[in-house]
Amino acid sequence: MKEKLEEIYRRLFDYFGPQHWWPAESDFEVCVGAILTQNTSWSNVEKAVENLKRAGALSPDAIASMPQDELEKLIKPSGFYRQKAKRLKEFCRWLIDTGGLDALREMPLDVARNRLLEVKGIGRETADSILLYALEKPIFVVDAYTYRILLRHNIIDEDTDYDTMQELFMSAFSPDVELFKEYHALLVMAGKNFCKKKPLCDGCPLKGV
DNA sequence: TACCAGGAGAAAA
DNA sequence: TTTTCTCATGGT
Repeated sequence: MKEKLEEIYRRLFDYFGPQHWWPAESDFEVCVGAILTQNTSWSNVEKAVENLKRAGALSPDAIASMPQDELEKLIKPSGFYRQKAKRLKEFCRWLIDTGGLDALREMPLDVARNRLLEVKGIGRETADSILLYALEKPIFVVDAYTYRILLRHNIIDEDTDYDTMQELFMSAFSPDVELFKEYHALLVMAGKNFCKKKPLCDGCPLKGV
């Protein structure tokens, strides 16, 4: 198992090169992007984030104090805009009460994770994305691409859940923030370019794994 | 036109 | 407890 996951990483890294994720200008922007990208293409998230920047609203205080209908208009391109506006406001209020990202960063990984998961609208993938990319904590982010790629290469069966997949990676590698960042980013690249629902296995760097 | 995208929570069974 | 439904814009 360990060898297989190492082989996949090596092949993806050789093919795509380093990704240097997450694409954002600040830790807080990572959090906003993580919520907005829920079941949504990244290009739509970029439009919403750009709207927030132009409005000078890319801060916890601005989002927490903004009328919800105004926030909805700004993030509309990212889809699910009514529930995402609620989730953003909920997260920002919570973040302010908690003492900001720096306070969260001081907490042990499992404590910070459980705190995040208590916030409505923050599920496992969103929490782990924030922990890894905004707080630099060594946790592996699993997503739909991870599932699809592992399934396609017969590493898991179709009813494997999030925690099991995460544990596969976490037990195969020693905790390494940079490795976990790159690996997840590379899996997304592989998923976008090759292992879609209609897979383009032609030319896929993972062919034969 | 139908399908899909870097999920999560509530409702139903 | 597990499965199903809902949320919604924009690109292909």
